[in-house]
Amino acid sequence: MGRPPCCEKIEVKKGPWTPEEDIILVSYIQQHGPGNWRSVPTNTGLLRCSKSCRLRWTNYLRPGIRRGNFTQSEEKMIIHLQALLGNRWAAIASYLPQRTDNDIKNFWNTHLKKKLVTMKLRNGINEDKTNMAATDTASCNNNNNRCNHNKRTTNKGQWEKKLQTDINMAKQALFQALSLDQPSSSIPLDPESPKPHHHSATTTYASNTENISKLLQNWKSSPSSRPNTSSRSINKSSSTGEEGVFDHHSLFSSNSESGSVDEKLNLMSETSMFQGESKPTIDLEATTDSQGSLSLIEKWLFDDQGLVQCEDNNQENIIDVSLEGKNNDDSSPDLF
DNA sequence: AAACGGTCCAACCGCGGTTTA
DNA sequence: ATAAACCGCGGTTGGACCGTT
Repeated sequence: MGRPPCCEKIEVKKGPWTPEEDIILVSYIQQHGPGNWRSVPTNTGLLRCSKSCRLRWTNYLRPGIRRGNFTQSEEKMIIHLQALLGNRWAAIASYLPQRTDNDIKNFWNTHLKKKLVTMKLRNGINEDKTNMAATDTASCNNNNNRCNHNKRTTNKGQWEKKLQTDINMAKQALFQALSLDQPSSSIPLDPESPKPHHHSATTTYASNTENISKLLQNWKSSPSSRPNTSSRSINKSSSTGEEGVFDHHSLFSSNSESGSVDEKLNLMSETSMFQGESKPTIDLEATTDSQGSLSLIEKWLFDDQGLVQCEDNNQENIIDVSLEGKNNDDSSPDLF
């Protein structure tokens, strides 16, 4: 019974990929398109398991990936999406098509989590000075029933209002981040742009994408490079939605000199947000129609923009929402 | 200059859902 | 119907790099 193994489970290589392996993998995918990963090791002779090949492709070799240097708007977006979706990195990544779920996850774990905690602490201290009780109640309200340290009875209407306000603020801020119309949202697409991160200077191969991206420069001109649309990985919404990525790559290819960054980004936004392939893999997805219309989450995020106006872009407020959402997400953000 | 600790991230691991023989 | 492989996801880790002492 069951499937036969795709290949003999001979010794599989682990650890960092070499340039040679990358080239083999890239050229194979150039010919056959991504997907059908089980056949990759056998057909290429790579001593890697299919999983490793897929990971290498989706997290590193795939065209259109931007690495490091998260912009303010991206940061905001991640914060809000994390608050809304929890640690569903793949779903979050689908809204940031240039970023991999792994990258976002790492960024969250190494930067944003700490940042939010410190800001929350700072915020908490300030609030304590002014109105400790109010803070307590508010944070408790957002945590809904999970607040067990405070037995004070809270007015249900009050916390519902607060919750609704917070949700709407998050929606508003997310919309702003997604619309990318803020001056600060201009993303330095130029790979030569300043990269304060120390790893930019690293000599380790794994951090050097230039050599691989050169290999991929002519990617979009190769008709055979189109992914197999009959593959189930295409039909099924995927965090790494390969098909969408190629479009993004064409937008950001080194040949694409025309058009402003913002134009490109808006295009990116449109293609990623409204292509069926790039929808987040959330449960309610099954409830969306098949016409390519907005998923419920997107409707939820973007509808009723006028309902609650975010008074300003006060980051403290935003972070407040996020952190409180974070407190909830251990038990999954069951907003849906 | 060396030791140490912190940071970062690529890659691995394990799990759950899906597919297929 | 069943079992095993496949696939994708989130959590975790190992090692390289960096800053401080």
